[in-house]
Formats: sequence, structure tokens, C-alpha cells
Amino acid sequence: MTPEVQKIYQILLEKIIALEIEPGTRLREEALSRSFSLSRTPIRDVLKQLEADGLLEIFSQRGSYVSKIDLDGINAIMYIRASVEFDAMVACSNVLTPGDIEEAKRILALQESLLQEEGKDKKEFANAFFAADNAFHSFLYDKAGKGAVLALLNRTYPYYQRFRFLTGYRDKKESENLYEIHKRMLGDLERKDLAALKEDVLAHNYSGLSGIQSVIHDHPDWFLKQE
Amino acid sequence: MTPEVQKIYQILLEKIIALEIEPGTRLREEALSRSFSLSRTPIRDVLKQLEADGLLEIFSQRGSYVSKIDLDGINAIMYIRASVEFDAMVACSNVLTPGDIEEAKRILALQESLLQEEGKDKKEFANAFFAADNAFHSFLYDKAGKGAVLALLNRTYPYYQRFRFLTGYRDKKESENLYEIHKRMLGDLERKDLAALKEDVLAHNYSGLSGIQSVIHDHPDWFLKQE
DNA sequence: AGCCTATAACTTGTATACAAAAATCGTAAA
DNA sequence: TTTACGATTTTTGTATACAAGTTATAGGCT
Repeated sequence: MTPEVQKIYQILLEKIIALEIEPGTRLREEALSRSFSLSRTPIRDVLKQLEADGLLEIFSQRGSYVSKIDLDGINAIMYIRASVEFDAMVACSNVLTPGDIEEAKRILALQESLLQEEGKDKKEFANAFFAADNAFHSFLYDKAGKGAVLALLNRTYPYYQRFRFLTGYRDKKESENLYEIHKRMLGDLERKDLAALKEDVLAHNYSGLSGIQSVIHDHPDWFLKQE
Repeated sequence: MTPEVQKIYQILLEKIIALEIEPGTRLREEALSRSFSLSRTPIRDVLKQLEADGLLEIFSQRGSYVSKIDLDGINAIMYIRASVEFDAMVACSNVLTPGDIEEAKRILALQESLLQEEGKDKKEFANAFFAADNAFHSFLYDKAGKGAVLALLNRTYPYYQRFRFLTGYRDKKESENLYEIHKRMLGDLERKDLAALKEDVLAHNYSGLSGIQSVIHDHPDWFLKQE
């Protein structure tokens, strides 16, 4: 993919993840071609990529639709992420220096300041907290020597990112909850309390499910019906 | 992708995974078009898909090459799979009935009979043992209610499958080793010996690394040079 | 009104010509 | 011999016309 086309892919990807383009929305090759002033061929490449990401479903001769959220799949990803994160955090607890702990606390302080800031609109806040959240986890994975593992997890599951936007970042209360869990995790790491760490890692990775019912209520058509 | 094109994708995918098409091999759109009697457009879709799988690298106006094996990436995948498998097997040990254990032993017996059969050529044996290996793990994940998790892991990392072919199935001795680990794992599950289970899960997921040095020696050009 | 059918419109799949960039090759000069 | 340069070839990217299948629509029939 040429850089210009890559950029179009990024634009669509981010809009789908941030739910600006809602699940179920139809994407038309020709309409996109006109709006980006390109022929259908490179646009098709972009749509194929989104399909590979699990964010788009292309039906032959019928149309392409932004995929709905599959809660079974989300559960499977959460299970994977929680398993890996616990192992990585155990490894992390064995190598963290007091200086590292201080640095992690500074990253957390940034999250707190974001929560206390007023006036930011929802989207701006979501993106900022998303970045701060990633920074915290990246730091800990890197310290454990498992930065490549987190990168692989993040790169591999683009539609999990959409789920995180769905519950964690759109609602400030959920973000506060994430922040509290982060604080607890850091305390667990400091005390090397593996039992508490396990509990908090699970709470962290499954936290998105707590507020999901209200989202399902507000937007039932965003979700895949389970058989 | 239309079923016919999907089939072409499967053919190439399997050949790459089975290392019949070696890492570094150049794939030419026009040559493939001619050999499959199709135009370049659908062939390009197939190559794009292989690129998304991490099995092909497409360089603009330069050419497409089957990707070399990235041992760092393989390590990250192994870490993920080992973490998840341990959790899943712990969950499994809590629900396995004596009847389930018997069934698992029957699946293992199939693996043993494959090992004792003579006369099969390497490729045939590799495919058969690969299937038997999958059957064993699928059975246990399913019993733990985590079949979707294993499916996601397998679907998400196609180039890990190639690595398994590289070390686990091409060499009969490695397959014997896998079989021994499977037996131990099943014993651990039966006795609910979590410490031994952890050890054997790790041994299972990292077993591919044991014979890798000789493969690197024989085919140094198959591997990505680490910086 | 309700239903069936045929036609038209729409949407993605495929073929193909051309564009753009990179690699290759040959030639000539140092 | 080596090197530099330019034309040719090679290869993927893009535009576009057409094919094939699906859906929507309109009209007529019961």
C-alpha cells in the first residue's frame, strides 16, 4: 500500500474504532472513491484491509458493512489479554526498581490530571485517556522485556480497540475506574502481592463488560446477535 | 473473496506454511495469473491477504517475497500461547471427567500409532501429526469452554503454524517429544498437579526452539537477521 | 389489496490498458 | 578494469470498462 492509500486506511480505521462510523454502516466503493478522489482499485485495497482487521464485512455483489461487535470474540480476546498480562506483570514485578515505580506513578498522575480537567469534549478526552492508558501498560511491558508481546496483541486485534472505546473511554466514570485499577496494580507490583495482582489484572481486562449492558440498551443494533 | 479465489489463497497458504514455498521466494503476480488462468486483480487480492497474514512482503514496484521467519515474533507468540494455555488447562482440570480423560487418551493413542507407522513420506506424516496435535488441544480447550480462544489464536497467527512445521513436524524426533509432553500434560491434568502442568505447558509451547539451531544452520536464509 | 414477474438499477468481481517506480543491462568514458 | 550513465525491462500501482450477481422497482395479474 502506497503511503497515500495507507493514510486513507488510517482515517477509516480510526473513525471505525472511535465509533464515528457506526457498526452496520454501509461503505460503498464508488462513494469512497469520489470522496477521496481515487479510483475504486486502491479503495478496494483499503476495504480488504479493514476486512482482514475484522472491522468490515464484504459481501460479494451485495455490499460492505462495518462489522457489528461480537461479544463472544471480545470475551476470547479479554481472556487472552488477561492471561498474558498476568504473566508479564509477574515478570515485571521481579525487575521493577524503586525508580521505575516512581516513573510509573508519574504516568498515572497524568491520567489523574486528565480526569480532573474539565471542558474537553468527549472525543478529545477519549483519545487522550486512550494514549495515557497505553503509555502505562507499554511502560510495564517494556520493563518486563515483553514490549514486543504487547505490540503484537495491540496490532493483532484492531476490533478490540473499538470495544475499549465503546466502554472505557467514552464514559468518564469508566475511565476513573480504569485509573483506580491501574493504581492498585502498581501497588500490587510494589508489594509483589501476586494474588492481588491476579485479581486486579482480571478486573482490568474485563472492566469493559461492566458498563456494556447500558450500551447494548442504547445501541442494540451495534451488536451481533448471539445464537 | 469468491470461493474460487479463496481456494487459490488456501493453496498458496498451505504451501507457504508447509515450507514448500521457501521463505524469501519471489512471487510474481503475472506468473501466478498465468498459472491459475486468472487476471492479476484477484491474484493481487490473494497476495494482499497473505501479506495481512504476515507471510508475504509486498514492495511497491519492486516485488513480493515470502516473508522470512522472525524469531522475535515467534517468541512473542510462544509467550502468548503459553500464558493462555496454562490458564485454559487449569480451567480444564476443574471440569475434566474420567470419561474425558479416556477420550483424550484415545486421541493420544492416534498420535502414537502415527509415530510407529513406517513408510509414510515426510510431508504426509507432518500433515497427519499436525492434525492429531490440533485434535488433542482442541479437545482440551473445548472441555474448558475455551474453544473460541484457541480458534482465535490459531486463526490470528498463520505464520506461527509455519514455525510449527519448521521444527515440530518435519522431524520425527521432535514429534515424539511433543507426544511425550502431551502424555505428561494429560497426567498432570488427571492429578491436578498445577506446578507440573505449568512446566509442561511451557515445555510444550517452547519446544520448537530446541531444534531450531540445526534448522538455522541448514537454512540460514530462511530467517530474518536480528539487529 | 396482495402477489408474482420482468425489468432496471445497483454493487462488487474481473480483465486489461496504462502509469510510475525500481532494477537491470549495455555502452562508453575514465 | 572499473565506473558512470542512460535506455530498456520488469514489476507493482491505478484507472476504467465490462461481467455477474443481487436488490429494488414497476407493472400487471388474480
